[in-house]
Amino acid sequence: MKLTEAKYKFINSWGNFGSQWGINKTMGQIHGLLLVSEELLSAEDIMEQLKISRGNSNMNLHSLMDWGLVYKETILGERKEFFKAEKDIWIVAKRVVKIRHEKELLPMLRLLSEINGTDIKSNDETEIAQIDSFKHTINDIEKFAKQADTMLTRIQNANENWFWKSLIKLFIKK
Amino acid sequence: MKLTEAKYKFINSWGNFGSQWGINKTMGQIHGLLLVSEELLSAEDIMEQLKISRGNSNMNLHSLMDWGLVYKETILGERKEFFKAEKDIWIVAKRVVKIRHEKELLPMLRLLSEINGTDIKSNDETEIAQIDSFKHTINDIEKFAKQADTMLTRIQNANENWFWKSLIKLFIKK
DNA sequence: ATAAACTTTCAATTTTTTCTGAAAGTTCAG
DNA sequence: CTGAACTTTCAGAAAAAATTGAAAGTTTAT
Repeated sequence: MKLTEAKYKFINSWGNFGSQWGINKTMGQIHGLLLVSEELLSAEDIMEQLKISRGNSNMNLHSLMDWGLVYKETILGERKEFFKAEKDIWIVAKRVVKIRHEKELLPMLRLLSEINGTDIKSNDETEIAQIDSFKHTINDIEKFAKQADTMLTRIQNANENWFWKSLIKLFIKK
Repeated sequence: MKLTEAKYKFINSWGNFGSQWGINKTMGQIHGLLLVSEELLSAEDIMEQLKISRGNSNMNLHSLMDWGLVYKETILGERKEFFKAEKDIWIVAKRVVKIRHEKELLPMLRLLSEINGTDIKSNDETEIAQIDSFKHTINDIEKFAKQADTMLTRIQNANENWFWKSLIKLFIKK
C-alpha cells in the first residue's frame, strides 16, 4: 500500500468515526489529517488536501480548537497560522468525554433532579395511580446517571496506564 | 408540577439525549414515552401521544426492537400489537454500548489492523521519511482501540452492582 | 496611510436525515 | 373466500445539518 493511500483511508475512516461522536465528518477528517501529518498545516493546506472550502476549513478548525483536539502554532517569520493535532489518544479521548459529559449528561442530570425534586400532582384518578411508578422510573434513571457522572469526572483526572491496568485487573479478578 | 407536564419534559429530553447516542429524536421519544408508561402502548397510541405519523411510529418501533430497547407484546383477545420498553437502565445502557461497539469501534479496529498489517511503500523521498511516524501514530491508536474493545466486551457480561461498586472502589483507592 | 496577506463571517445553496401519508401487504374471524 | 383490522413500505416532502464562496474584517510591513 502507498503511504498516500493509507493516509487517505485513515482520514476518511476517522471522519466517519467522528461523525458518530458528535464531531462532524469534516471536523473528523481535519483532525485525522493533522494526526497523520508530522508537519504543521495551514488552513490553506487543509483546504487543498481535503478539497473543502475556506469557510469550512476555518470553522471546523475552530471547533477542533474549542474541543481541545487541535492547537494553533506560529512559525517564526511566517504570517500564516499553522495547526497541529493532539496526538496523544488518551488525551483526545478524555477531551471528547469531557465535552460530551458537559453537553449531554449534565443537562439530563439537571432535568432528572428537577423532576425528582418537584411534587407531582394530578386531579385525575388514573394519573394519581401512576405517579409512584413514574417517580420510581425517574429515580432509577437519576441514580444511574449520577454514577456515570461520578465516573466520567474521575476519568478526567486519571492517568492512562493506571486506568487501563486497573480496569483490566478488575475484570480479570471477577 | 402536573404528571403530564413532567412526562412531557422527560420524553422530550430523552429524545434529545438519544439523538446524541445514535438514536434519532423520535426514536428516543418513543422509548421515553414507553419508559414512563406503565401500560402497554400500541403503535396508534404512540402516534397520537407524540403526534407523529404511522410510518414514523412503525419504523422507529422496529429500530428500537432491533436495538433491543423495546419489546413487542400481545394482549389476549386483541388483534393489535403492543409495545413496552426495557426499563432496566443498566440493560438499556449495555444494549446501546453493544450496538455502538459493533457499528463504530469494530470497523475502526478492522481498518487499523489492516493498515498496521500492510507494508507501506513509497517512491518519494519525503514520504519515505514519514512512514515511520505514520505507522507509529496508527499503532498507538490501534492499541487504544483494542483496550477499549476489551473493556466494552467485558461490560457486556458485567453485573451492574458489581460493576459500579468495583469502579468506585478503584477510583477511590487511587 | 496603504496594500498585501491572511482570517472570519454569513446568506445562500447543497447534502443528508427524518417524516409523512397513502397505497400495498398481511392476518384472521366468520 | 371476503373484508375488516392491523402492519409495512416507500416515494416525495419537510426539516436539519453541513458547506460554499464571496465579502468584510484584521493584522502587519513598509
